[in-house]
Amino acid sequence: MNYWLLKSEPNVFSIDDLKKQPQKTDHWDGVRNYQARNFMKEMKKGDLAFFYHSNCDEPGIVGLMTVTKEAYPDHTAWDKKSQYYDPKSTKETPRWYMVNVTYKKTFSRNISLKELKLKKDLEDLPLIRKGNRLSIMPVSKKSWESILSLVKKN
DNA sequence: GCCAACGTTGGC
DNA sequence: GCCAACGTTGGC
Repeated sequence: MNYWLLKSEPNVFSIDDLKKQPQKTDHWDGVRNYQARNFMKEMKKGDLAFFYHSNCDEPGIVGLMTVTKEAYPDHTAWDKKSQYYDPKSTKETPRWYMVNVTYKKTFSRNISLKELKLKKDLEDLPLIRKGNRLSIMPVSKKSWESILSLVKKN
């Protein structure tokens, strides 16, 4: 099993929005970055992911979700009315993909970016590196467990 | 709103 | 293939 971190702007799609979906499940669409897409293609059913709120008052990790469907073509790329429309992605050769994720839990508190940056054993987490803009990234087992231990504090 | 750090585009 | 111009992300 592998671990991931997925970013979303809460005013666009928050962890509460995911929780409200039927079966608490939704597709993670709109990824338009090759590196992020390639990571998404590596995701396996049953993998766990942190839900990260970005571009908001308190950026940070707010909860957990499970990957419930592996990468399949992102249909929003074919929708001319979508902000994610990409004429270069065709049904024959899809350029962009999405996965399905299912809500698992909301942490008792927000693990803020500030706090993650202070933690000393997360060097391998791309999120805390300066200038990082990856919206989907792998999390090592060591970092995953370290972050989970933070949740239990307070 | 600012702006650093990227990623992408397109002329050459 | 280089690289300047441009667009986007996302913390602050």
